[in-house]
Amino acid sequence: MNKEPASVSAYDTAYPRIAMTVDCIIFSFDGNELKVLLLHEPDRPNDQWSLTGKFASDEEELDDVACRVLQQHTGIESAWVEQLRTFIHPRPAGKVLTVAYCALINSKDQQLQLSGSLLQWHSVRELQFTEFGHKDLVSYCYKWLQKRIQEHPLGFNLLPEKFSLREMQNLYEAVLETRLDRRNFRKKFFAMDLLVDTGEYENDVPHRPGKLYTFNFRKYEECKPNGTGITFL
Amino acid sequence: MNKEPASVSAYDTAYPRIAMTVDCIIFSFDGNELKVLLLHEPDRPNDQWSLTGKFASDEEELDDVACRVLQQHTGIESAWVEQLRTFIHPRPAGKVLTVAYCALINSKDQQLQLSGSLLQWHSVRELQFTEFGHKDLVSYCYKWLQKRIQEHPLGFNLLPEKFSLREMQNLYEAVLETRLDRRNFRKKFFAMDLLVDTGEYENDVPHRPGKLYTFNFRKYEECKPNGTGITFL
DNA sequence: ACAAAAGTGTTCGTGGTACACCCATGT
DNA sequence: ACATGGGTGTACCACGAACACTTTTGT
Repeated sequence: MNKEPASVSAYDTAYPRIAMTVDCIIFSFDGNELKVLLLHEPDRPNDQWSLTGKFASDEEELDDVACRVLQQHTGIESAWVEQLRTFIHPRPAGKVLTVAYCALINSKDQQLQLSGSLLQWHSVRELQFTEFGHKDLVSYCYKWLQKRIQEHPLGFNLLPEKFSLREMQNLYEAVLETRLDRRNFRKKFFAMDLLVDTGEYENDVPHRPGKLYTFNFRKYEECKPNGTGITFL
Repeated sequence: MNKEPASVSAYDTAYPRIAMTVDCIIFSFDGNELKVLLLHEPDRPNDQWSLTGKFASDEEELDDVACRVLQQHTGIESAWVEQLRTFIHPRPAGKVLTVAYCALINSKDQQLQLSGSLLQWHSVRELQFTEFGHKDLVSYCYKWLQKRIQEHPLGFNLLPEKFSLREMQNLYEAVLETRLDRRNFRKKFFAMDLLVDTGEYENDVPHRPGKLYTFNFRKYEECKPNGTGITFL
């Protein structure tokens, strides 16, 4: 934070002013695959997909802008949202500073608000083989999420309020692109002691129904910080 | 990324333009304590310390701006620098978007360039008990560093090119504010197999000199990514 | 009856933690 | 000789990984 000019009027002109967008990389899980929400502008060429986002001023907190982007496109009022990274992005009309956010929602409880543009869920796996403008950013965010979801129980944000352990495991297997042992997975989650047994069971399943759990957000908030032993990757 | 106006001239006025700074939280280690570099403007009240930083345009990569901030204040041409977080910061002359960076340098090899303003190293421990403008940001960055340094061997960036294991352990103990077992610490670092024995020894020490090592940056770059097992904090 | 997934314990190996003695150097 | 930190190995414990059978429900 360097010297500032003496007067406000000088300030207006002394420093460059730039345009800024807040973009959201919105993930959801359909039971099989991790999906990311992309939009297609009607006046653009086909198969040109971009992220949801909006231009912003300095009058609003960045987190609030990100929530508003999410709200406008999905109708969701509150969700897990976290700032990812900021970078300068060349655009047709000039360079823009973009603050990227990652959002996790559960798509089942919500309806997309289409709002003129075409919104569509895309498989994250498939996007690896597609070229599009924000491919690198989505990949970056996906890797970040893979790491983050192993350090914090974020998976709950991608599931309905009540979920079975099978759904949870499918989610982790999809996000981490691996297979996990069912017994060890259960053991781990029960040991965390953040699951609340609702007493209810799945229905609509063509086999023995599993128990439904909810996530104890309050308890999680209380017992976050630890971390003593040095452990490199 | 929403619709853009049809013409570039419309673009100039259609979206708000804001001022941006890139600020660096610069850490070093003096052998005992973790320090952070703060500057004091001559025309400000006493004991008003702020971070190093500069206003920036959209013409330069953010990482490059951060490096230039570092270079201007410390004379260091290349160092470990990582983007931390972006936020909107109220200033006397209006709101400013600030992109915060964390930098790690070893102060022994370098001389500070004082450049008119007063630059001074401050103990991170002591700052916990001081009120100043960027206190929260420094605390945030410090916590972030504590976590980051346990996942990646970043400590090397705070030490001279050749260092003893004692120096390294002092560093980790200072950053993590804890005591570590010497034998286990050595075992861990040797197991990583990223230390290169230089064959040289400390001098200037009033006791048996320790071996000096260098860090194998190349090997580290090659073997970064792993991470399979789910492990919450 | 059959298919499909739910639910449940034990063993083994790895890796972290705790701990004490002799060695090399400078004063 | 003495003080100071350098250098080394072993035993215990916790946690993650591997692994198979019985139970419940729907068709």
